[in-house]
Amino acid sequence: MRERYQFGDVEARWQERWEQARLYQAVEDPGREKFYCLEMFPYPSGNLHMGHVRNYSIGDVIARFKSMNGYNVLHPMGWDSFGLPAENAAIKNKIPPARWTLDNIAQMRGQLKSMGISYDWDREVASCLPEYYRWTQWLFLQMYKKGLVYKKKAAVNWCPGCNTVLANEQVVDAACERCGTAVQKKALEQWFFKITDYAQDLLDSLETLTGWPDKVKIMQDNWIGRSEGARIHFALEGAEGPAADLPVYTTRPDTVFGVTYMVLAAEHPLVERIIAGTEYEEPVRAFVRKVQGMTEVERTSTELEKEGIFTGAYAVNPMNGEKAPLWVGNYVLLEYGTGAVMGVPAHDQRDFVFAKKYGLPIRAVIQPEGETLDAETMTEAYTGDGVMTRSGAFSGLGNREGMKRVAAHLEASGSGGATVNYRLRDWLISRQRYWGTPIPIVYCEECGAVPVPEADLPVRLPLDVEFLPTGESPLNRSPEFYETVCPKCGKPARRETDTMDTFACSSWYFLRYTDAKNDRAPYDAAKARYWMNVDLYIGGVEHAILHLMYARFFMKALNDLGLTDTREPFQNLLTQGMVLKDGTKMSKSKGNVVSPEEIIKKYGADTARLFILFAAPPERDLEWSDAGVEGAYRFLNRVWRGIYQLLTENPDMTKMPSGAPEGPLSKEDQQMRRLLHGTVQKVTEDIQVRFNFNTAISAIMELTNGLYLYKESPSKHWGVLREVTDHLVLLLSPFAPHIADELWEATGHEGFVYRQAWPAYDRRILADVDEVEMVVQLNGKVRDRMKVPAAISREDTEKAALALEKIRDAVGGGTIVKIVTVPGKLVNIVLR
RNA sequence: GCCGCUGUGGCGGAAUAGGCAGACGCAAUGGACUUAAAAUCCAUCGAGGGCAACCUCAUACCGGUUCGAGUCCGGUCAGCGGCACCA
Repeated sequence: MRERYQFGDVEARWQERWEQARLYQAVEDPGREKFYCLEMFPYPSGNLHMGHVRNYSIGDVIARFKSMNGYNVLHPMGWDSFGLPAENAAIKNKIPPARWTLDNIAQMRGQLKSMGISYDWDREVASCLPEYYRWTQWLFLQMYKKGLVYKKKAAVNWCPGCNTVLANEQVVDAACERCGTAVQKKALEQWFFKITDYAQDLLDSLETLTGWPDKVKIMQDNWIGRSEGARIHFALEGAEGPAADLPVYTTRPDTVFGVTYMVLAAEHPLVERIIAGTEYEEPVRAFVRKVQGMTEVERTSTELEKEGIFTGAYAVNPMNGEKAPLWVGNYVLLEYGTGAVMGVPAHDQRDFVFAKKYGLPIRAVIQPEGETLDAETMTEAYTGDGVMTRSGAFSGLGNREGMKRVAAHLEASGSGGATVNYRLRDWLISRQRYWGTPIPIVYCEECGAVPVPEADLPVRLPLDVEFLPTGESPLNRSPEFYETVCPKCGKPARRETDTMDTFACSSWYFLRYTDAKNDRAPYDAAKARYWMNVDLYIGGVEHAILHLMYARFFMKALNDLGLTDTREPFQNLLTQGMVLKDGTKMSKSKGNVVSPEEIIKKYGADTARLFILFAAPPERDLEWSDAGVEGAYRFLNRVWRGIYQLLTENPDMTKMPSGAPEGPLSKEDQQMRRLLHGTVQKVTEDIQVRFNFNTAISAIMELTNGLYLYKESPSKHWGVLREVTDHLVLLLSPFAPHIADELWEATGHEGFVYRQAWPAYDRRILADVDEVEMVVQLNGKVRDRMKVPAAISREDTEKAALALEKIRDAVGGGTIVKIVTVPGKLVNIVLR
């Protein structure tokens, strides 16, 4: 063993040995309990950043800890390697996306290997390779057959920056989440996954995800946006049959007698029909154009003044037969509910504002207790509970009860009924981009959209394509790609040139890892059954909605297809915080990026990992500190030096039996062993129960400090020292695996630390205390401390406390009201 | 607007079931070793008062419950995150 810790040599040597021994290769073994530890696979941008280092360090602690605790661990890594940056790089640098991506993967794989994470590299996947995306296409086809994929013309989010449509989830503040360009609405034919079929399921099973942070579940809950209400079919005056049907959705069916007007969304298909050939035609069209001319931001802003225009038509209220004027308004969304709302100014603030502006009548039909609303004097809508009035047979009912009765009445009369509505929209998956999984569909003049037969998969992306700066997908200009024949009738046909949203690729990769090399199926059912579910999934909270909900949807759909055994992919979820520098996220533009590569070069991977795990608990944001890294480095050196000094002092130490000697132990021996076993307990629980790696590491630091003290003690015992150093190395190994293996070998052991059993602690040693220090309080304030025998009775404790000089003085002539004693901890004397 | 989270030394953070506030680390200061430096080791390190033993105050703020509150309850303020003209 060298005197100084030379991390460079140590880390390189052990990484090589691990690889040669195939130490981290996972093999199915039904006789052993498995543990599937997964970190979100990265996009291969070219360089690892500190967020990655944090993510994978956290995962590696768990994977190593579980392995040492006897689990058969699966810990894979791969690449989410389709996506726009590859195309942008191709346009900018004239490098084909495939080469750019594969070069980046090679580079990042090297960086990742220098971190010494316990990955089974045999299971590596890259979603951009045909061996992988073939199965993404296959799954698409299974879902297509099941009716979970469909195409429709819809007003979709179009990003002019990326030249593609976006999913709802990818629009943030009416801008593209990727490039920040303001999103436009365009009516286009697009492919959708029918995630709304699973809205209730996705919502209900959130409750079963007990290992997920509440925060994430609440965000998904909000996103799904379930609301209960009623559908009410108004009738268009002067129309017959289905043409007269004007359904609205409302959460307040109890206010239906307060309807004084109706509003349609600007894009509502009814608008054109009712104005055609009337005097309203021109002004209404002008209004609609004005609304459509606004950007998404303007249109959806709550600041936008509510405006509308009368269409000349009327709708009949099915509850009372009243006529209500039909308007078009800028505050009604086509995509939510039915795209039409009933206007109840007295009990909805938006309607109130609208009615005031256009002089529409206001009719109060819910009266709050002890008050009487008067339409003339109201200054805002009353949205609370109350008693129904002017509501025909329903007058006098409490409005909560009224909601149910009105819904029941609508149901009975065939003009509506109770219904549930969701904000969740179907998942738009087609992208007008090149670097993605081709959608396996062929368009035939005769047969329409025909799925590509499974035997013809994969539909390969052509690699010899040319990129134009317009950003237009080269697939549209590649006849050798799109020219094909119809699988059904054999006539010439055209391939779909849209590709899939990359979130489709990442919605099932965790299944592929269970059988990554399978070329006959996406995965073997038995293997997936053995490894699934993912026991712990670790990644950034920014995926709380998008990726995590899509993956849940896939799992449920695949389960309904008979392809999986469970309906949820991730048993436990750990959302890690960001890595900050100077209080903000590291970014090139701010110039505050710390490169993992440089840190590893300067201090080694163990130091980088240790610092990042020590600086904050995983869920919290972490402030990068160069001085803190130095501290972590010093600590590893301190461990090294301590063990080196012991081995120098007594080279035979490596042959000593570990543990306490026979016979009575010195006070120092006992203290050392209690500290050791207490540390084992704390570190074990911190990792296993709480994921508090920072406190686990601080406990190991305290143990090291204790070791330094003990090794200077004249009565030190080499068996105890051996026990301490062995356990210290094992406890440290999930955090700093290279130095741990080196020290393990140096202290005379064979085999990898990874294969050792996690140290156990002995409760008897922890309990073997003959004297404890107790706090003595007066009225809850600490006044003194005392040492008492551990086995002391309550009475004797109180006697001892009262006998203390300070306490005697303080009690003086006062009256003791009572004494509260917590055995082994404190005595509180209550005086008055 | 709705929903949620977080406020503790100079800094990162600890206090795991209501029981010693500030573990561990960083920074800082003083000292030892050294010709010197680095490394290492020792000591001090929330604020105020006192020669001292010690005392008072202190976990964003105000109040409550309790023998005892960083922790529980009610309110206020600040910061962060999600959703948002969702009928």
